[in-house]
Amino acid sequence: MRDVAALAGVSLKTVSRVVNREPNVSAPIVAKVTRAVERLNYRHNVGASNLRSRRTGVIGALLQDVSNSFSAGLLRALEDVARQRRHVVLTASLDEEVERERQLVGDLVGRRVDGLILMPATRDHSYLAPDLRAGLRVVFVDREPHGIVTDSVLVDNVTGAFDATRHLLGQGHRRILHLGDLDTIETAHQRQLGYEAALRAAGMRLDPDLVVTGQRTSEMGEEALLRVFDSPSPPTAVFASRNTVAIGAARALRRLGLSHQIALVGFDDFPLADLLEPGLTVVRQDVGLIGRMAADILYARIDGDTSPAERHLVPPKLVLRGSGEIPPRA
Amino acid sequence: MRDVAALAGVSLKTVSRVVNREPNVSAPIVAKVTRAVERLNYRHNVGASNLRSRRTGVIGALLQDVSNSFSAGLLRALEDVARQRRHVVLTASLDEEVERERQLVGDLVGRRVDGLILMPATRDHSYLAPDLRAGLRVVFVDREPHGIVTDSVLVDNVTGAFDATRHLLGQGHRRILHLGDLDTIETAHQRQLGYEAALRAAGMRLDPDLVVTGQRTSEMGEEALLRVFDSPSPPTAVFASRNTVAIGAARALRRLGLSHQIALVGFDDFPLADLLEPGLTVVRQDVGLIGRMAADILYARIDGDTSPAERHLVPPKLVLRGSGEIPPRA
DNA sequence: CGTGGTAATGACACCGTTGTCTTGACAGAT
DNA sequence: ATCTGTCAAGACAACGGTGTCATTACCACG
Repeated sequence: MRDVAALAGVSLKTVSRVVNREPNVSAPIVAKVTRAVERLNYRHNVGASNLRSRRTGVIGALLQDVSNSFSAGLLRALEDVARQRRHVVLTASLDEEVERERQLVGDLVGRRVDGLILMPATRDHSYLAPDLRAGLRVVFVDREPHGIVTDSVLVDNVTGAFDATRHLLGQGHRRILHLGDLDTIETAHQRQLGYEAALRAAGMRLDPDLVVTGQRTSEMGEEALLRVFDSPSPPTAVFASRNTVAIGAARALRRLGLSHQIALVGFDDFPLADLLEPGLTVVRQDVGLIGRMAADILYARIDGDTSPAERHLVPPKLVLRGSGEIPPRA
Repeated sequence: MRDVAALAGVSLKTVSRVVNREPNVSAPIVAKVTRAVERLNYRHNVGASNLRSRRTGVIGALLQDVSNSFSAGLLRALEDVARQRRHVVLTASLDEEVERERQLVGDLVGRRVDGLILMPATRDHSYLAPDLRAGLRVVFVDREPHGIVTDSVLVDNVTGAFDATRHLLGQGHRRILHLGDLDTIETAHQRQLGYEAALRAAGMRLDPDLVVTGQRTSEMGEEALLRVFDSPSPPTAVFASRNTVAIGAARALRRLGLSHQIALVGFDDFPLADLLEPGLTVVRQDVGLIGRMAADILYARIDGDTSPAERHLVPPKLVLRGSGEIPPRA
């Protein structure tokens, strides 16, 4: 910048003004500086600028796994909102690891991100309190904040699971397998609750043999289903509480040749779910909407909105495609 | 930091040493400083640190669309390599937009990323030359650099498309539709070349009616296929040169009730391709490997490797799942 | 006991910008 | 002709750290 100033014959501050497109610089000087910038291939040092001006134009996004369509879709929505402000997104995957969350939050705070979108792996977020007091803006996504008060955008998991289960019950199913994720994961727990509530509402009792939790990957889901079906009285329907697990379940049913005999409903839509045979009935969460809401709320805070933190619930939607409409076997 | 130093009764520099875990600080002082850091909720300002030390611990990744499984998988692989160094990844989606590439590259360079992974939207990259001379490290992914010399990790698209087409020819197909992406996109062009080469190798001539380019989304692919099949002598096989387009093609065949009559091979694997009915035969590119290679090369450069830039070709692999093994109708 | 080497700490300038304040010039009002 | 206000430009001191070098203390060695 010093060189640019020298070449253009102006002061440092004037170059700064031109680079930042500030008003009140005469046209000939703007031209001279611009020319000097180009001649010297000057690249404005955003980091130094941030140091002085106290904002970075970066938002952080800590998601579970950017290669999963849910996180990836969310990230994309965040990015689109950020881009309108010429902001940029710093992402990382947490993989449900508690330590990694702590470390990455620390890293991003150290980098002075203007705001943070967090899909937490932990269930106690009080460690964020000092940073919140210091002005950090955080919006939780998909999972509730615990031990602190901050904005959140959540899917109504209980209702979604309730609807899915009720839908299966409505077809006459009485033995419905629930393939759940780790019960320590809040959303998984809520889906479990929704499943149970639907059974109760239908006057049924929970059969513990029909609940298998701790399923994370499609491989695990596949094996779990195969195990359960290797029994004298297998279920007639399956509710898989996660996209990867639903995929595993579909794969298992396929291997068993039961795709058209056993009903299957998944939580969380994904590309191609409609192309399976039969099409996979799912509870869909609108990722694009969730991401946009979270980003909008974050930017409202950055812009100075100091209203009380809110909990925004996005309703999920049951999408019927065939697999969930298979009646129980006679 | 000043406060921490005061509370611990040491100099600024000593706090800096402790925070950065530098050697040659006595244990009691480390303890004192650490305690002061915690008492004051001190957060090290990474930006200020970068300013002096001239590296940021950030790598940039400009991909086409982080919500597409290809870009998302790549991003995830990059992130995993970066994390081992406690580095962080700044991402953005280019959506094949030339202007956005320019702008985002400028932004990331301004932010002084330590290195850049670029899946370019443009076909002339000479605009990067000044930055390269100034020390910027860039590794191209999926598409070749033009007008500059730098490392790249590419998929052998010509061979992949050649193999796919030859596979279909081997089943006896003679009328093979090629649904291609925008021909201006390098990879799409190469796949077109591979398709043509396979036809030539089989002693056949290219039928221009059987080549439809410019297909980007699954919707476009679906419609294009429907149009082509609405003719007196439709093709007996389809080669879709992109994952989204293959999905659209599969959807269209499904609508036409031809899923089991018309052969289909896609380029680019994606989750669930095996679960379609029939399973989708694809040319698979190993995204994880590509991402890891690109990141490893980038870090080798960052670590001072000054050997000549290399062009790394990753061979794609034909994965047979059924849809590509359907013989032509009698 | 003097010498040289190493470990632990601190002083200070500098990294590349921008916020704040000052100055000078000029236009319009009186 | 004087006063006031606005615009253009610059001087200077931060922003929050770290690289470099200097200093001191201590130890081993011949």
